[in-house]
Amino acid sequence: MDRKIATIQDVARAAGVSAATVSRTLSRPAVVAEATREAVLSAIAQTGYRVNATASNLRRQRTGTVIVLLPNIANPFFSQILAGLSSILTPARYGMLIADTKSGPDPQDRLADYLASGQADGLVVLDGTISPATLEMPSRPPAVAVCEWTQSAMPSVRVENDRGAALAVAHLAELGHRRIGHVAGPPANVLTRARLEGYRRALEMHGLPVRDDWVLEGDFTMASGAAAAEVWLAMAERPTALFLSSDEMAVGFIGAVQRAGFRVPRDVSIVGFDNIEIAQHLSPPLTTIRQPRTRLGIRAAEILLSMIESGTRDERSEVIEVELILRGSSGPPPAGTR
Amino acid sequence: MDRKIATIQDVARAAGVSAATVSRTLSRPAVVAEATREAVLSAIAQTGYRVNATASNLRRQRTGTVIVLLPNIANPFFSQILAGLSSILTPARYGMLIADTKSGPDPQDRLADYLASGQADGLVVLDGTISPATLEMPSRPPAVAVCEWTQSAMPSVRVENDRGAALAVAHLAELGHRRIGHVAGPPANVLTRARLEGYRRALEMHGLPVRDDWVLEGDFTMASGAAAAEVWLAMAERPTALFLSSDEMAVGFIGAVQRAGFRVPRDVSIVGFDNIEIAQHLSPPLTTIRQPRTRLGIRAAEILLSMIESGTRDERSEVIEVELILRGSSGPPPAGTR
DNA sequence: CGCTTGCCTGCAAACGATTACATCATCGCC
DNA sequence: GGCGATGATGTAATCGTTTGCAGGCAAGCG
Repeated sequence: MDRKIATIQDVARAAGVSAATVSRTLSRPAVVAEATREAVLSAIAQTGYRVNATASNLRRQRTGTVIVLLPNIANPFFSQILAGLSSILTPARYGMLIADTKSGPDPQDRLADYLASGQADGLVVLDGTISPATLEMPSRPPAVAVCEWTQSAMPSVRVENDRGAALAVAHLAELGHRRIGHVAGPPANVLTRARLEGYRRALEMHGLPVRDDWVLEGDFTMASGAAAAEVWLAMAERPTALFLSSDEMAVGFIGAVQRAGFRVPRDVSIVGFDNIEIAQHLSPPLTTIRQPRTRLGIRAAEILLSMIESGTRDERSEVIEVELILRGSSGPPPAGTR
Repeated sequence: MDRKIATIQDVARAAGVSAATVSRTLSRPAVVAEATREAVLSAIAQTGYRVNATASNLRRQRTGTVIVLLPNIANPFFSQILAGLSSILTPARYGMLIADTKSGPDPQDRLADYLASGQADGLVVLDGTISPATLEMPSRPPAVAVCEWTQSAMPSVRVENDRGAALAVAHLAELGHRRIGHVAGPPANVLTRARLEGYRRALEMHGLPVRDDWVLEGDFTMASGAAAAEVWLAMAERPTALFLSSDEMAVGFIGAVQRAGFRVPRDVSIVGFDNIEIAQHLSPPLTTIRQPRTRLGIRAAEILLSMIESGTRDERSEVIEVELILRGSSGPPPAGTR
């Protein structure tokens, strides 16, 4: 009988027990007698039975699915977090439903749909721009945010963005730079604000000039890094070093200034943020702030799972450490600029 | 009553009709009387009813979910395809269940689980190394592969890998190169074979030497590209140009030879494959073969959907065109090497 | 020997939707 | 006026599991 999938009834019949006993054998083996258990297990093996998750979920009022909200799947930054999430959720037999908040019609509505219809046991929010109101549904499942999130009381996992920025600035200051610029992320993003703040405070702490015209606006993409390079090239008084809020922007920036005939770090020092894989393969390799994205995903998944399984709303948030990775894109400032 | 989610029964009661009528109003509005329909719709709005997908799926013997098998979520190459898939599947109200075939215990078994328990209405295979046997389950749902796939009769969407390789070689040959090497992908991967074959045939067609020691083995990663560079650097008689089977490997290769003091394309010309975003931001920008990854995902999703909805096994495969993108990493060979 | 106590197991009722079939009213037509 | 056709709605079975409850049986105890 290869045609149809065996049901719990088929197994029960084969083992000469009731469906209830089969179910118990699977969920709480301890309560069924040894002999029965063996009979059931062999019947399962023989019939090739697999529990039908849909039926099980319906009965148990759960879904076995976690929704992951992100603004853009194609961004490698998020995919690393996804990998971390997956490494925890998959073994725990939870599926991940990826919801691209930017694609498709009416994403807000679709989201509400998912949440309200109990489509998911949990929610991971990677999109820093989702309106918190959307998430305040009466019957929202446990959720965890992977970014700072001030408005909502949702537990979160995040990195020390301000400290990362401070590390970058401190490193450049120690090298002797006194004119340190910054390329920020999109203004609406919470990460942007934290890193910008960290940058500003670190400059002050080192007694360095804080100049608004040395803070350029980007959007984390390579293209915006390249655009920032054009602005830098056109400046009358250029910073001798730049801290960029993402490695991707740093890649774009470095490529653009190199093509314009400048050398890194001889003419300008660069520090990125993220430590994406390519950072070490660039020439020069990129000095950056390591952000353990896989770990972010892992911790988020762990927190979410514990909330789901315990049924409690754990409000504990977690901050993950960052670290300066010293490579070749930062060096002493050009002579005569001190 | 914000506590619990309204069921179809609640709606029926509120509208003064039976549950069946509510269901019909939603699925086949034409068959219910105008007045009834309005009453039902207003009751739905009033109760905030959302159909419970789990129950619906159980009854209709479907899942509303498509499984996507991939070897590594964190790879930006795949995430672009995912974005394409998502842009079609999400509006069609199918969820994507991402299954990382490399993570977690016993991936093969987990996969079999998913398929056998009818967890999914469809399957997208992005992993070129999955054993076809695994996919030949008696009750496998419609599936589509996004790569060449010779063993199985599964429909597929793929790019002209051999032609891409030929384009790369032709370009280098036209520039005057006569010693053209190749860095291949992992041997088990079908893409590897197609590109390697295309490379070899193109060399022959141009009357150029085909030397096995000029074919290096990689695995598509930047690290393996850097490793290939070490091998190249140590060669007694070096190729003056290389075609690499992925842009990531090209990035690793270029970085490594640049750090060793070589210049691209002055000392060696490089052509990659994929046209990932970073290609244009490198210095020099990377000449490569464009592979429309988003479109691959879109077409795969469209084919899969049509198979699911029509219930037929559409065996049609589709080949998507590639294109040579001319940038700065390729140029004439060093003097005296012709 | 009778009664309590545990241990297993089966019965049957959910879970929430869909849909084949039955029912009933209405209408048109001869 | 009777009869079939048509259209709208309700009834109830069904999808495959899980689980509260109860029953049966054996052992232990007084």
